[in-house]
Amino acid sequence: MSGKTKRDLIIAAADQLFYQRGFEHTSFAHIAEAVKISRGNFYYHFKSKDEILLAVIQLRLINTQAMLEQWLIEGAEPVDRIRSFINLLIMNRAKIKRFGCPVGTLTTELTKLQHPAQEDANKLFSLFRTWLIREFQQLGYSREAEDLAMHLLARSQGVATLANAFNDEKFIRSEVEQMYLWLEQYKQKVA
Amino acid sequence: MSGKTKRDLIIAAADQLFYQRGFEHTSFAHIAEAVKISRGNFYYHFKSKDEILLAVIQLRLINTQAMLEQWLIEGAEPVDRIRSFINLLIMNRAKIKRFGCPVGTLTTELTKLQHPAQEDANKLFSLFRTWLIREFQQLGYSREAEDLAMHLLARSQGVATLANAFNDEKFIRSEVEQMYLWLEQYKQKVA
DNA sequence: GTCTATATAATGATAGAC
DNA sequence: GTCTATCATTATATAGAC
Repeated sequence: MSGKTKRDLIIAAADQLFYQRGFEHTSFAHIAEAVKISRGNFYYHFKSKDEILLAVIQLRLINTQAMLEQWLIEGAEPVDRIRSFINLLIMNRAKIKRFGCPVGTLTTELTKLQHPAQEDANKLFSLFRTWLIREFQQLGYSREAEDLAMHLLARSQGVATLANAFNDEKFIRSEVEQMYLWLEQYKQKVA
Repeated sequence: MSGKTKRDLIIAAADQLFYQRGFEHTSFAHIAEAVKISRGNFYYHFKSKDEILLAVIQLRLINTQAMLEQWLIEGAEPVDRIRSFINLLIMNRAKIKRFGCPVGTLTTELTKLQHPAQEDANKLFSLFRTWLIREFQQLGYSREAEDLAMHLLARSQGVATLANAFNDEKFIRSEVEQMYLWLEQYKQKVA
């Protein structure tokens, strides 16, 4: 059934722990306990902790890419697709409340650590950004697409940060409603 | 001249380092080097690293409170005062680009660490929130004041996170302009 | 492949001389 | 008040048995 190698299991566990505890605050001991292997055995699968981080980012990139492609299939119109993005806040609201946004919190942490993997982590943001730009272009807002995409990304990030800080899930709903309304004004253009 | 005690100097150095490197990633060695004292000497001034963190938060609370009061003095109308808040993104744009928002990044980190000081750090957010609520109330939007305050806080947080991730200062300016425009629509109410 | 040591370095924290 | 050891713990990482 599941063709998951032990390496995959380690990456999956690290993925969760990096999200929940942060990268630096997660040790091999934590991951080892989650995967039920010994600490020493790690180095058969990975050369270093940084290598696990890169693998986690790679996994997230693949999963994100798949999700974005799925949204393209599901959403008939660009507005529907952009709504999928906004709705992600609702889908993940419980985890966002507890741990913030997985993309934003990781890039923020890696920035402070001046970690080399920062560039790779940023690709996660870029995936969303590029995807959103394309959708706003298809809406007919070629010139403003970049700004609109960044604006929406920033709104989501802010919502995640505050929902996490104030431990407030209702705030997510309220802001998502406003983002839907905001999106409405860009509905009518195009041919 | 400066009535700064050594304790104050330590707190000031920790304040900067916690902002630039994050709390966990900052060690006594880093602070010691900045203040030019030995590691051991710390424990004459503070019982633990957590105690330094609390002192840093306390300092930030006092400075923030003073800044908010200054804005009250400087701004003739509520709209002017709220503009002071928005303009903070411009004032601190260089540091925000490099290190993000000092309030948001600290609370996010402490959340992941499940650190007891998380509550205190949240008071920083609450200071801004309460202040903004009051200003929107004075604008005549008593019922919506809370939502508007949180909305503006979230917008700022999102802008800071993305400016940091994409290392983009121009984005701050562009979003600040939009926030000014957004504020305009709430200008006309009140008696 | 997985394990048990173990090396090595850094950290928060303590003891005691000056 | 400040210093120099020093301790205890934890972390990443390695070596080598099985």
